[in-house]
Amino acid sequence: MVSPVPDRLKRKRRSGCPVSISLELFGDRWSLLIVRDLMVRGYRTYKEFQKSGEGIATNILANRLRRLAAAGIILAETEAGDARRVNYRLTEKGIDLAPVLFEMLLWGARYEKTSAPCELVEHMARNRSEVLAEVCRRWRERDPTPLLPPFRGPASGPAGPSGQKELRGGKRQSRRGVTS
Amino acid sequence: MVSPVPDRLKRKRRSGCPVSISLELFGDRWSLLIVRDLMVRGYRTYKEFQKSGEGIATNILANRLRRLAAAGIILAETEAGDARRVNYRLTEKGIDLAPVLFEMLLWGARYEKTSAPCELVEHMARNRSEVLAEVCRRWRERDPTPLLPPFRGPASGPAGPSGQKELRGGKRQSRRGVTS
DNA sequence: GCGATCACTTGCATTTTACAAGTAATTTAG
DNA sequence: CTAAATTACTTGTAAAATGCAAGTGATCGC
Repeated sequence: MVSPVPDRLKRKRRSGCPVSISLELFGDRWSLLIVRDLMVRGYRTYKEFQKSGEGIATNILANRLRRLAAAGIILAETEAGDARRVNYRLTEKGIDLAPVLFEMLLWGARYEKTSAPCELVEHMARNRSEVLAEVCRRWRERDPTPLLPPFRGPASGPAGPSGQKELRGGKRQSRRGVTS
Repeated sequence: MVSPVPDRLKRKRRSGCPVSISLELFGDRWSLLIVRDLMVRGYRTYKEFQKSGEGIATNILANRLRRLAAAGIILAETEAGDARRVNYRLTEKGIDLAPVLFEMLLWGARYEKTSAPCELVEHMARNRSEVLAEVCRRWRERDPTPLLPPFRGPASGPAGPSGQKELRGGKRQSRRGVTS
């Protein structure tokens, strides 16, 4: 379990702008990746976040988990039956970041070379509300089935070769996932 | 005008995930504030960004403008008629960050104390596509009328006193703004 | 010319991040 | 029971990013 939050993490706000305040809470290169892992990959534990692909340093991970918990975006609880394990999960405030993540995914896939298959991205773009509803359902029902796999394969995108025919990364989507 | 982009700004990607790639481009506490200023406040110049309210340091501002330009999110051009002034504007790639900013605004206003009037936020939430269309129109027609004022007043929000009756900050919205 | 304006750059102290290693509290294997 | 393994971190230290104050150089208005 994480230690109590030091006061220095509660800095004075720069302004009253909602965008600015949001950025103070998760405006860095790591926080939203943890939220992503919780939201669409079904990750729950420290070790899973560490092995998530982007290579976050272990002290930074601990720091970000603390900050996200302090912001009320995630919760940490010791697993019943194994006191070594801490299970993290999103709060309602956390799951409500889904639209932000969703738009970032669409933007990145549209303008940068990524490993996300074009068809998948296009399907998500066409079915925005259904995808967001499914993300929310999984959270509500604590369904840990990954909605999206880790995108590890070779990058593709607007300037690259045309979209891949298969998902990479070894994980399959559930029947109730974005391909439904 | 900004200097050419050093190679060290083009780091190797952490992963192929679109969210991760997006975060590498604008995942910090300042970049999206500049985009916000360009998008909804009609700011164009270095000095306007500096006086934007959050107090960005001048070297950081220069660095972020360089990075955003390198990422193809903004353009810099010397003003015709006054060679001192540099006018920045969003590219199409940049204006397409509008949904990301929009969702961050809604989330921040919903869960944190901000200076954004509740009625305004609720109106924006109810008229998502119209607001985004208006943002896009202003960009396309190079209409510099601010869509939203700087939110400088005392914070209000879900846990605070009920919404303000008037906009603060001295700037008024245009007739074609979000109040239409 | 001359002061003012604008868009930066530079130097330096502080903070944050990255990387490697270590530690404490369990749980599991034998 | 003890020993090894697992999990979730912390610690130390170097590198990088940030924040702050001051300075620079190219215009521009007069």
